[in-house]
Amino acid sequence: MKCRFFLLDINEHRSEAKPTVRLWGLDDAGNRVLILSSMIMPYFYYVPGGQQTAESARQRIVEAKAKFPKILQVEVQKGKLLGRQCELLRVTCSELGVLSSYAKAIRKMLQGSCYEDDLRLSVRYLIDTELTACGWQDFEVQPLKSELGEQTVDRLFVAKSFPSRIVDETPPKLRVLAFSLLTAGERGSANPRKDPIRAIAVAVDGRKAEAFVNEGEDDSKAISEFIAFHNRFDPDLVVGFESNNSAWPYLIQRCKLQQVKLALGRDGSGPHTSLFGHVSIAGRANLDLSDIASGIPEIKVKTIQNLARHLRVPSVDEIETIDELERYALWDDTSNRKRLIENVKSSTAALLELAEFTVNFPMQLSALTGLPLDQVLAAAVGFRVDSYLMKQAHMLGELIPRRVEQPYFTYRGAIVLEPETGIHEDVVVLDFSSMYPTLMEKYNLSPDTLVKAGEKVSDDSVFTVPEVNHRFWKKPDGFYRTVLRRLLNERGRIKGEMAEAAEKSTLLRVLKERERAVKIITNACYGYAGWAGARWYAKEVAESAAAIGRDTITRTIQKANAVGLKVIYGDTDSIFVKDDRDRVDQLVRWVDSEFGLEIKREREYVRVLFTEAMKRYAGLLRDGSLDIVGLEVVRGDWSDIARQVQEQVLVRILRDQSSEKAIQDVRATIRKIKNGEVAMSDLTIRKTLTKQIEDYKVRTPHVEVAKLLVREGWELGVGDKVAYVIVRGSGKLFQKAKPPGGLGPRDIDVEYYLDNQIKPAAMRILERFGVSESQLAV
DNA sequence: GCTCGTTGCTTACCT
DNA sequence: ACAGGTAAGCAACGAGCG
Repeated sequence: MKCRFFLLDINEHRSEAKPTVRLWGLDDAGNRVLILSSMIMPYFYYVPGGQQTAESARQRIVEAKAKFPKILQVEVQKGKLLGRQCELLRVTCSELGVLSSYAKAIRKMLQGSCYEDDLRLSVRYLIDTELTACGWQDFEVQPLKSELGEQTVDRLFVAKSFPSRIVDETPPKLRVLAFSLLTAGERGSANPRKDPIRAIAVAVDGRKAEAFVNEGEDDSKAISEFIAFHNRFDPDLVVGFESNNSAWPYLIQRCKLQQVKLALGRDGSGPHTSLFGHVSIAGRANLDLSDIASGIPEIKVKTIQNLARHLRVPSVDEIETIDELERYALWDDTSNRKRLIENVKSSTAALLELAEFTVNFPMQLSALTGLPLDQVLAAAVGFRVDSYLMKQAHMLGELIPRRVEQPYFTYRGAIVLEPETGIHEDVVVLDFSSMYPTLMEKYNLSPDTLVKAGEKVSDDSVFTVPEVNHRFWKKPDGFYRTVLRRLLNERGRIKGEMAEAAEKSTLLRVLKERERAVKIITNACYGYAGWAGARWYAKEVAESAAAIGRDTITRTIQKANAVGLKVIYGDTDSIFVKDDRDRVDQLVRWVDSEFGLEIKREREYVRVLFTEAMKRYAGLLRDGSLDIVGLEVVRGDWSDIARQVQEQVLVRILRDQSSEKAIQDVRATIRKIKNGEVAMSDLTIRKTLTKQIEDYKVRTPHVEVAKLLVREGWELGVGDKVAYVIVRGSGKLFQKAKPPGGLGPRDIDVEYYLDNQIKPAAMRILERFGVSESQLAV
């Protein structure tokens, strides 16, 4: 029989007779389905080295079969290794575990090299069958009587065919469960070894959020209630915030201690830490929405509230932010417990709402890259590209190289122009569309088309990159060219479909996220090529793209000047010119005919201000809004009060064109600070720990405060933001930095905030208008 | 032992 | 743990001074 199937999760199982892939998902009737497939056996490739032929290598392996009892088959095949045709052996084994050891042994015995022995069976299956994660496909299946015991699916099948893809982008209705833990430790961070879970909040569609509360020392009842609720609801998606590094490890540890079986998987297994440091639950997708927030640079402090605010999910606005440092005190005071519990319930309800808003993007990214939903959100950009390229390589008959430790080389990057400082009216930004991927595609920049240095080739068969002199074959199409062409076409295709789709339709929402996913992968290919961790690392490719980019922008600037356009600034793939429609049009046409590239009018500034620095400017757009780039306003490591004051100044300067009003505003703020009328939250400065505390060579405010917090029992690690204020006193700045908790505006160092926050932020702008610092005195 | 200019560590931004 | 280019603050260092 046939099963139309949407894939949610995939894993492999070793205990069964044959290596088996488990495909978890839904059918088109909304049943939860598990399909077992043993149709692909583990295998790897061997490419003979030296004089050896594939056939002679095959014989030697077969002769040595005593050493390789788990080999099922050795076949001679043709394949491609970085574009070069070669003969190779496909070595199929009966067990997963032997792949790398056999590959190693064969390499030792015969020289040559092995490929794809590093792929897990689930990855193997996804790649070979072109299965779409988070997408629909048809399977020929046979029903199976349940032999799995605890699994909780509605339908259990054995696959009788490979999947055949259905073009349907709309996901099925999924059951989503949001959860959060409430924990509190008497001193510092809650410690799962001694501090019980105080409450577990859950939220699912169609009911009010609830919490399983534990007021004593034994949280096993609350945990069991949570497990029962979870399994009764049987979610497809489990969402949390910071759950991968906080809630899940805590819960797992508590369960170990309390000897509660945390059987949340659809096969009865517990959550476990997986590939990208995320937590995986068999048969479901566990999503940590803080990963969504991390992908949005405008959100400086990654919280549920800030994510909601950014996405304009209004109901979340009323949720109180409770500082972790105050939590125990609130819990300890029983009159406040209810407030805490209500708080965690409402944030959990908010999480559920946010999941609705945000899940389409990771789903599309999953469908595109082939990484299962839970992995794709946790995986860094480089691994997403890696996964996408692996799928593409297989379709093109290319062997997939292994990730190797290799020396890393930097190279010269893009050009940034010194801006014409001051105010300019009527400025338009001209951007090259997808410059780097377009150049890579156009000039066939790819590891497999790179001509070895010193190799003699005819000049017209290759393209020679200006300045760096790398050469690339004009023919045939390289791997990156093929892949980028597909991506660029796909994006065009989606845009076409979007134009057809009904406004506010589900389809349009899905297409929008699909387009975003394609764009992200496309634009990451350049950086990926220059990343030493990439399977298809080729410094020359990235270096060449950058060099051609420099050449292109430089010549465009020359042409702009030649046609009488005044160039005010430029960075990498953009130039800012004083607007002149006809001349801009002329330049656009020239870029098209000279380079075959598209340059487009993008932002139009009524008025734009450049400070003396590159990458820092602010402009007034036609709709009256400000576009602020690089300045303190958009930096997360300045106090809010300094950012606010600078934004006010920019509004006064750009919109009202009045430095006098700006001065008045700054003075008003200075007065407020002096009077202690500015809230601590506006004075707080935050910086990220980018390494282990012990590894710092210099004493800085945020590291000193981090050390202090660690001494108090707080757990702080890489990636955490440290909040501090500067208090009155003597000595170095790092000696005056303190955690804001328990301090008031009277404790702060007013001089510091005026001299090192307010005035520099304001003067950065005002000094361009002849205002001196003394004019800010009150 | 102090001041002052320089160097280098550090973070966060831009494209 | 996609790239390089850039600004900016502050600690650390070392030279020069007395």
